Amino acid sequence: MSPASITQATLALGDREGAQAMSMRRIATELGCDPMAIYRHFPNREALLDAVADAVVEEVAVPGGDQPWDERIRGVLTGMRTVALRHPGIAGHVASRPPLGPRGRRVAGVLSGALAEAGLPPADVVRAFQALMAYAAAGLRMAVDAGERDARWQQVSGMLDGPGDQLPVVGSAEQFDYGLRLLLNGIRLEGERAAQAGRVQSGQEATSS
Amino acid sequence: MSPASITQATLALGDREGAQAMSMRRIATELGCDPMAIYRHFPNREALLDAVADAVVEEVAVPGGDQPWDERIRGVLTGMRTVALRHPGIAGHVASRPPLGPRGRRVAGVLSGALAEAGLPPADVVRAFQALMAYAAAGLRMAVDAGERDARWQQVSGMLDGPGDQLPVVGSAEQFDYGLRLLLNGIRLEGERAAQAGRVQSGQEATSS
DNA sequence: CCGGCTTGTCTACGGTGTAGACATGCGACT
DNA sequence: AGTCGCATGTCTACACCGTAGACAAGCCGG
Repeated sequence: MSPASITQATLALGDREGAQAMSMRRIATELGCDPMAIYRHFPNREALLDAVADAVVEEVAVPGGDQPWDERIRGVLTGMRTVALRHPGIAGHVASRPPLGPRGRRVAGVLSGALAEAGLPPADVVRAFQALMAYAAAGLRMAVDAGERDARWQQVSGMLDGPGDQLPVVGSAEQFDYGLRLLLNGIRLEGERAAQAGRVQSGQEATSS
Repeated sequence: MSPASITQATLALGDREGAQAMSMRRIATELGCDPMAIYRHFPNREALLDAVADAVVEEVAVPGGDQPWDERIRGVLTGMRTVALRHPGIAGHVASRPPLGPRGRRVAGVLSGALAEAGLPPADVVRAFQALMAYAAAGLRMAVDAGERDARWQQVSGMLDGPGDQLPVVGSAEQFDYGLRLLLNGIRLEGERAAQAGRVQSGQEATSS
């Protein structure tokens, strides 16, 4: 009866019976112990769910540093998405939590490195990082809620004027990739602009307006 | 005792005492009636919260059609953000719900029109629309959780290599605007690309690769 | 041997959403 | 005018929830 085993059992339970099954009482019956026993290893339910989310993030395969920066970003984000969707019961929690577990900061490192390589100044690295995480979390949440709420998003999509009725499923990977491409294009442009400004400042060339 | 009055009371309660105060029992005491009376006007709690979210969205001021498309998008999204943050107790619910109330589809219309004007083909309009909504929702959620969870995001931000320690507050408007700029730049680029492709297809000019 | 500390157990409290039976009043139809 | 139906509000009850606090069993160093 260790933190790890509790985390594991919670993850299994969530995978099997959905997010809302991960209550202290249900987890305890899954473990075959008293609900209060869990509080000897975790201060509260939130902490336990943090640990479960981090355990899921651990499965993410981080792309190697040989790939270009945009591919690295795409890789790690779709990796997070894939892994999270492998555990639909937990994905909502993964999405709603900052990646600050020991495993989470691995992906944070990859993202921040790639953004720096894209040419963003350090302050913008943090901003873009948060924007990417926000988008990934929201996309994940959309995909998770798809089952229950997708009908409603379909409703609002069909409401837009175009023919886009049944074309794009809401939380789909295709949808996610499209938004990610928008962000990456925006980041690339921002990076090039910063590089140009740097060049101007250092006097190599000067292009007006 | 109408749906409207219940919605109003719920909103007031949420504004005054936070999101988690909006339980059926608390709402009932706010109204001075029995909890079960509410179920005569709403099928369940979720439906009531939908109505509250829509009531909030109603306050959004949609920008006029005279502005350029990117300004319109920026306007309606920051409008949603501003209005939602005016009701911090409800903002989380607004963020987590598709805008399909009667008021919500107003903003959906503005967004879809602006995206079409940006040059996106209809299928991409729906995709970009969802990407924008996802980002807005995530940004909103970050801002809402700021109080409770901001310390943790600060933690992960300070963990990135740069000097970006206390520079950008997490759910801040500045942070939100930055990510929105990334998306808008991406959309602009996509629109120009589509326009160029259209021109090529119609035979006006042909630029290879 | 014994005191303390870790770990698990038990009970209990105050909360939750809502199903189902009951009361009440108003409007329409015979 | 009488009566029926229906909409609305009330009450009780159920099955949960997270967790505070007191208690028991075992291990371990002094």
